[in-house]
Amino acid sequence: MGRSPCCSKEGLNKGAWTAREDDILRDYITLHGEGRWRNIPKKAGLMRCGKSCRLRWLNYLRPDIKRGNISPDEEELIIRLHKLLGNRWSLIAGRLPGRTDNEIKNYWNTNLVKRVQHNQHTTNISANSSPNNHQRVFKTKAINCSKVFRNLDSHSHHKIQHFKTNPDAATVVPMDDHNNNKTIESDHTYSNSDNNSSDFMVDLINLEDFSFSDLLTSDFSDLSASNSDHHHQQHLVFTEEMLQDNFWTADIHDHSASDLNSFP
DNA sequence: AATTGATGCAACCGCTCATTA
DNA sequence: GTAATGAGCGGTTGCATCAAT
Repeated sequence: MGRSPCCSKEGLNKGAWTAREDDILRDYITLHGEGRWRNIPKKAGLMRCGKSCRLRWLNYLRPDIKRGNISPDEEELIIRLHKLLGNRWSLIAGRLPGRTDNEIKNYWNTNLVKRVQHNQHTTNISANSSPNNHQRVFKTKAINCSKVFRNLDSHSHHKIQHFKTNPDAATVVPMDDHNNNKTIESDHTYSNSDNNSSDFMVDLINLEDFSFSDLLTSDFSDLSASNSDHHHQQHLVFTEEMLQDNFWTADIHDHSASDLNSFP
């Protein structure tokens, strides 16, 4: 089933927004609120696509947006969250008040990816010598199958188990094959190059001890509160211990679930 | 001063999911 | 149950700016 375009693109402005367009959009949304993006251009008198209006508002015009000057602490948090969540920028942005997914994505691609790749290289060297059994977490591109866990017990031929996050229970559950209560498994042979693929988010996490959704559902409201209490002072959602290099890369066994629950 | 290449970022595009009729 | 629509997400593109030559 195809989709009709979100709007007729004929005669629409494209490219950078002008200050006047910003004013019109800001005034309209201030007056009428967000939503109904498709109708906004017509009602506000903008020669823009509704999608474009939404993007402009969310990434630039929203009053609560912080722009630029990403602090070292925020940087650290982005790196940690990316390790956990992969390229799910909106989720990551949701943990950084005032930051947008687009900004974080750009910041990652321009500033952090090189550094992380370098660090990952050095980490891989030490990780390869570790005899511990872990399940590695892969971010796949599939939507309904948000995670694939690779059992590292076996050697050259692995069973891939597909999981999805359960929005109700605070757990990650096996993804059933259309309610047949059968966990989907697929065979896949890994080559060494898989370890180097940037398409996968690989992390050393034992799922028995770790709940993603605790992290994902945390609204970090205390963070916002503390920000307003202390002008321009960053209060972040992790402890000094969590900021240590080896906290997240170390065996999760070393950190009980209560450690993660200690997120403010 | 002019040119070229690299970089950063705003914006666009195409896709999927959720909702509604 | 199905199709249409609205909204959101992540990848990619293209332009503006800056640095190096």
